[in-house]
Amino acid sequence: MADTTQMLKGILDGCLLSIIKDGEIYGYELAARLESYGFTSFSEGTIYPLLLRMQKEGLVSATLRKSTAGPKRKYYSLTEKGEGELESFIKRWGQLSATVNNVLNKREM
Amino acid sequence: MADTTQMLKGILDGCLLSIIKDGEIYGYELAARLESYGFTSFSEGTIYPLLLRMQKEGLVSATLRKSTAGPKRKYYSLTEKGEGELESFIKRWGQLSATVNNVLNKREM
DNA sequence: AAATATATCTTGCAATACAAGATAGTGGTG
DNA sequence: CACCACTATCTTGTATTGCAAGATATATTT
Repeated sequence: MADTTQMLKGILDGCLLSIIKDGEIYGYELAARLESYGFTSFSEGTIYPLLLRMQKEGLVSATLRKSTAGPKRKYYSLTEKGEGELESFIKRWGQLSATVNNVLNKREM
Repeated sequence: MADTTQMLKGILDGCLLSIIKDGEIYGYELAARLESYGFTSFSEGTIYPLLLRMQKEGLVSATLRKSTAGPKRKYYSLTEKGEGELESFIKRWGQLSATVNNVLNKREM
């Protein structure tokens, strides 16, 4: 215990989906965007495998484009399935966070 | 993805600590209490190993007491270290949930 | 005796965040 | 040209943790 890393499990993918929904974006830029929302920086070992996994699951689609500086960028966008998954995530997150707050504030149901 | 199980990682222990802080309680009862806050029921394979782990880390202490019906109950209470960890968890949770909501509602910082 | 409810523990599995390292292209500096 | 820095992605291996399944033990009820 005692670090944030375990708490990210299962919520990071939902956050990525939510950002990708705003428009095509590639991994490197995504990492920066996450920080702008308050996350402390992620390593590539976290983000790239997650994106590949989501692509394999058909939640996002990817197209390669030339970069002005560096190797090709892999732009991701949301599939229909991905939108559904995002909706589902938002519900699960709302439910979970409400429940945790119930526990912390001792509000029974 | 697509289930709640991964999202519980790293927050379940904080929830247990929060409930134990309210007063001595044993595992079996804890499971029921969690449900009263809105969690869907946990298996023993989830709760007991977690309690043992927290005991080993010195976050909770345990004493055995006779039960009116069944084998001895193992009552847990919070140690000083456990109280500190609970405080730390509450901060981490507050920060994380705020950040996730930032992402979902597209509020940059 | 047998079944039921209470109560805890153990073993093994699956999912996932992350560190560390490899690879590659582009531009600038000495 | 050689070297470095920045951009950009991928791969391998590790640690943590929730959970299913099964074992064990006691008390009450049928």
